[in-house]
Amino acid sequence: MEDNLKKEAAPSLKTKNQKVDGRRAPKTKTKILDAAEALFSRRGFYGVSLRDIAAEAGVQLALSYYHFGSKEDLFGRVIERRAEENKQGLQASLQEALLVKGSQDVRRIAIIRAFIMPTIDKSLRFGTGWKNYIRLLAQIANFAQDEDYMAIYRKSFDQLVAEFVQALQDIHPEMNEDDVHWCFFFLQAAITHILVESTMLDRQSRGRIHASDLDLIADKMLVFFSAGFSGFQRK
Amino acid sequence: MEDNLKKEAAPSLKTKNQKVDGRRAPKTKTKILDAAEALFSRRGFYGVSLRDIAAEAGVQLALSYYHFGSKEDLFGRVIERRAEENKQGLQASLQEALLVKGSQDVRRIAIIRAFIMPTIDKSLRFGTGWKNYIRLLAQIANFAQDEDYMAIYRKSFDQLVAEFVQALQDIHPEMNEDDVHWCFFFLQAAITHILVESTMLDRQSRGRIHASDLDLIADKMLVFFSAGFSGFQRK
DNA sequence: TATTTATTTGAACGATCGACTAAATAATAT
DNA sequence: ATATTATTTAGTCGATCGTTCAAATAAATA
Repeated sequence: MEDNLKKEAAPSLKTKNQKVDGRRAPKTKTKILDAAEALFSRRGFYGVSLRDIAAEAGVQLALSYYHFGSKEDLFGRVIERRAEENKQGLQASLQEALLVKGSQDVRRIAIIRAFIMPTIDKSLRFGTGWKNYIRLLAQIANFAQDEDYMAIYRKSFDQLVAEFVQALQDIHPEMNEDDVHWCFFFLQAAITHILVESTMLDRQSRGRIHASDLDLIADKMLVFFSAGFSGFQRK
Repeated sequence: MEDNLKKEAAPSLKTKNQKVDGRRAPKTKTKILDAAEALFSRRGFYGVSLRDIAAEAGVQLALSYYHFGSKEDLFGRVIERRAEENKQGLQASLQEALLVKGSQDVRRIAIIRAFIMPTIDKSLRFGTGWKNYIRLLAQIANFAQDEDYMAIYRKSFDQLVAEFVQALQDIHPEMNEDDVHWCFFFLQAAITHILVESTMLDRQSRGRIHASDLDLIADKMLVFFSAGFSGFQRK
């Protein structure tokens, strides 16, 4: 389906798998990861068999074991694959937002935007692979609180959240520190939920609103969640 | 674990299972439903086997088949069991909120409270059964968008949402109708996510905030989401 | 080229899954 | 009491699960 992020962290001068027209056929590892990502994001860890994944990827069952080991290992690798790029994208976005000058409102909106836009962008504009990945992250946020690879991922993500919370705290010295946490928590909850369940709004508004238009979602979220923060200001 | 909602919709004058001390041992059906509810809410449909459920319930495996048929049927029954009471609780709560007089702010907060409090109450104060049920609902909101019993549940729930949206619309005639939908959507997303992931905030705030205190969550949510609505007012 | 290494194939393994049944037992009705 | 129905028991069925391996093939190295 999709293809490489970094042309594979591998032995430096391979000419393996080179096609004459310059297009390189997806490697087996990538095919398996893409298939696993797509299926796990829709049906969860237990709802997908390695045979499903192999079939979706169009490869032999045993190749999953050869390249990744156990099913849990494969799941972990799916998470890992895009984790660093995702995190760095959010951090870069935050740094950019910190440069914004203006009123408290303007700077707050910049930071909120910096938090939600990279995720929405990836889900909307970086291809099906990223779309599946974002949905997978959102879905497993609810699940698997005990798994160890999730513990690693969460630790890294929690640190990222701390940076955003700190940025908001800096803008709002008048706000109770706990309240900043609450506000960001609500923002996180909403964005997480929205990315897995974008059809809900379509249905509930009887088709008048199309939540698949994530750009519109972003606009509305900025208005709503920025205003939400201001609910705590006058305290 | 838990026990009956309605003393069982059954043949009217049974003395079956009556204990001398007046306490009635949980019936097999209830034990299976409770166990299924608890396990499904934690690990999802595919992550739980009928043998897990039977073991957790302390009954024979075949009893699940005898009382409920297939695994999917059992899952549907778990959803069904508390659905009507849950819905009616929310509707009653809304009716009560509609009686509140006062400013636009006061009435808006009353309706938002009417939406979140019954769910929080059940999760917090109605015992582990309800707590598991609420988490199950929140979890499968992300999942199983195609399953047929979910279609039924969703249709019923969507109608409930429509009633709340209408109530908010009535209070806010100056607001764009779509924007009311957006606001409520964000509220829904947050409450759904919060109910499955109440440990997140604990971790991210490094223990200073205890999200298990759902009453405090409710307070903060009212402030935040009511203010969120007001972000759209001046349009 | 010959040799070594990397990958793929095809098939199995034991375990566990959901589903089902016949017989035993308990509860209720006559 | 007897007959009838409801429930429970203990086990089996074929299918599918994750995992593994020896052999075949492709690729890289010498």
